[in-house]
Amino acid sequence: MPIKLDIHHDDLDSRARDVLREVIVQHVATGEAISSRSLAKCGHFQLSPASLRNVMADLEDLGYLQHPHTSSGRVPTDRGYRFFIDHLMKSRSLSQREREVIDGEVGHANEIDEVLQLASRLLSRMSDQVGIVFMPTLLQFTIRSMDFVLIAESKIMCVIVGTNGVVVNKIIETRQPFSRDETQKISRFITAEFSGMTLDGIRRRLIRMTEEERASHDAVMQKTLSLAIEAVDDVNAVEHELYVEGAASILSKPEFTDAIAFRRTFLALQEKEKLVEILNSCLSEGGLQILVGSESDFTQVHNFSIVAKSYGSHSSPLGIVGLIGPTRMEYARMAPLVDYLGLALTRKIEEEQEHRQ
Amino acid sequence: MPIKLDIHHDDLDSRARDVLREVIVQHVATGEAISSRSLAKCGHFQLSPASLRNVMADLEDLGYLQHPHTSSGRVPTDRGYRFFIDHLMKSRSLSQREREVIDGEVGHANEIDEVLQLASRLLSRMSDQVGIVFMPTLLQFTIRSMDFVLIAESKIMCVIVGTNGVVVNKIIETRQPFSRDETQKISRFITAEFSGMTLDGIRRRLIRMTEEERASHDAVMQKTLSLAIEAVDDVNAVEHELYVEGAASILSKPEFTDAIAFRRTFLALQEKEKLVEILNSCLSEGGLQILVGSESDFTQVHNFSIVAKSYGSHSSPLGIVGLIGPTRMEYARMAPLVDYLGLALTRKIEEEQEHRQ
DNA sequence: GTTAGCACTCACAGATGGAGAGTGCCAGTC
DNA sequence: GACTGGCACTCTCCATCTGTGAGTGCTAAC
Repeated sequence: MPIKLDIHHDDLDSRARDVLREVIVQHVATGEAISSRSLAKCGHFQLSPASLRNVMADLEDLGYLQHPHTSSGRVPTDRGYRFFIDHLMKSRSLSQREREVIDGEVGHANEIDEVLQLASRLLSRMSDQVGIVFMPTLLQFTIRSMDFVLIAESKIMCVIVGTNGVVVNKIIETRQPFSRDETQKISRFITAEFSGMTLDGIRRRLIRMTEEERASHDAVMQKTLSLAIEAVDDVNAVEHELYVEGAASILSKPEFTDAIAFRRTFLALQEKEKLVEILNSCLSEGGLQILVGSESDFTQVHNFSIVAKSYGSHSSPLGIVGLIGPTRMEYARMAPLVDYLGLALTRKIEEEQEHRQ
Repeated sequence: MPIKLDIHHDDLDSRARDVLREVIVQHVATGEAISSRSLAKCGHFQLSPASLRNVMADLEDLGYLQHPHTSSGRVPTDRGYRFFIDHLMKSRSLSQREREVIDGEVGHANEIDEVLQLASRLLSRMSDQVGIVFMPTLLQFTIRSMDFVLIAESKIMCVIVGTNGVVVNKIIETRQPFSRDETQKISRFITAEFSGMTLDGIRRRLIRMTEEERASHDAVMQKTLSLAIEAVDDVNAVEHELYVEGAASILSKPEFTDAIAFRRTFLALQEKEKLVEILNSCLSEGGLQILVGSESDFTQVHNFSIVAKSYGSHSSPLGIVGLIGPTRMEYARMAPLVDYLGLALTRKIEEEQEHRQ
């Protein structure tokens, strides 16, 4: 029996589509395999179970459904979900209430870290899935100011404010001692000199200046430059920020009552590098993306989907917001949720930016 | 059959003690209920299983052991563990290697947040339990400096350095706009004026000064004072910091392969208020403390123990470091581990302090 | 094209039954 | 009097069996 895997979706007539949609909707709602009989009973079809069985058998041949075992109902495959998401899903847009909650929470926070952490929590709570928010490294980041605060004689906190409102701070250990007067002067000088440039650009320019300065024996300037270089390097060394919240929520999903499955999933979520890799690849795509099951090679765990959206300006997105949950999730609700949260974050960041001009 | 529950531990003769100790040691090692036969086989006793059964039956009457069911070996009760910890345990001190690891990691970190987070991770890793580090609010905290960094016109980051090396920073939204020159001047003024005082004291003095100043119409001074008050209030509003790391490690404990038990435990760990409450009560005690099972009323989950120790100066401890794991844990190893980590943190903080003088 | 009917398959839940591990107790030994 | 061997008893655990219910696939009739 040759299975036609290269079949185009046009081959699905409207009845087959309706059946596929209904199977997915029911399966998402109940978690059970769907039988011909329960389809017939739902009322959408004026057909007997037997006829529906035929349609379902066709859908199975096409790879959209599958049989856990001979005498069991059908369950969607990843391919089935994919088709559903691309062609059948009717996104249920957010309620006024939900929007207000998101706007309120996002508007409320201050520092960028806070916003991101809050967003991931919010997402996890509203979706009852695992919420993730990701912000990659900061090399392309243009700065508005760079201040140095004396913590101890040779320990200085560097506070960098980006033109996009991001605030990063990092404590650095210096070789030479500094006084409060010095750090304040350096703050003014560096901010005046480098504001508007990217960290990358600043770094290059600093190195050039250091070389030029070497001859001059201007001790103050040399001290200033070496401090600034240290600061930029240290900030760059800060890895991406990744917030993963609500791992506990997958506990309540029936597919993970099995302790071993759960354990594996949980550990996979800990393994942040992989996650970062996947999210990074989403970053370049832009827009709302849904990765179903095995489409993302999320380690070891194949029955997971990722719904993700980039936030920040269109041209250069700042990061990714999204959620991870079992393949069997309510995409129609998750998609608009993630989408809206992405927009809210973008808006928040733009506001900050204007506020600063 | 009257059960004597008010029996003093002196009533345990040396043989009974040996048996109790061996039961606990074996049970901790294997997780199984311990039979008379396996005790006899271990070689510590020149007794037959039958005799050991008699001893064990006595220990059961006294409430130190219990029977899961008629035909099963014995398992220690909380009371049994308590007795073990207080009178029988031979702490196994840390190896040179372990000390080095702790000293290295703790010495390496910079900011206090970093140190604490790191400590909780380290603890979790070394103990294979859940590591917790807790730092309560900062009211009694004497400061060394207080700096203000301009983030945007009416948004300022306040960086407070404590005499104990703790660095806290907080972004505040101000009513009036500030310039970088202003914030730098204010930093110098406030630091000069208030260094060495507690946040609480600073707050009171600021309020007094504001009242005195009201008449003078000194706009600059009024602006300065109101900014400082806002900063102090905001920093105070920062809740306790609580780091909980390694929740995944309880996954590997055999007592939690059961999904429901695991779920309950996991959720209990999320419930941070309760944890904070327990830790706060440990704080006042000082020294190394072990709470066995139901001794701490850790929500819903009774088969958990907490090993905790305060760190920071003797007179006014800064916080609590500790671990949470199943009652059936290797107390003899956990106790010195937590103890040493507490010492290391204390030492680190004292170093910082000296470094600043 | 649709449907009713029937044989077939498979998972699931409950019942059964034997093996193994332990205990408690009693009677005998040193 | 303390210790031990022996034995009956209990309880868990595991594997096996069986019946039931849900579901399918196929075929023949409408």
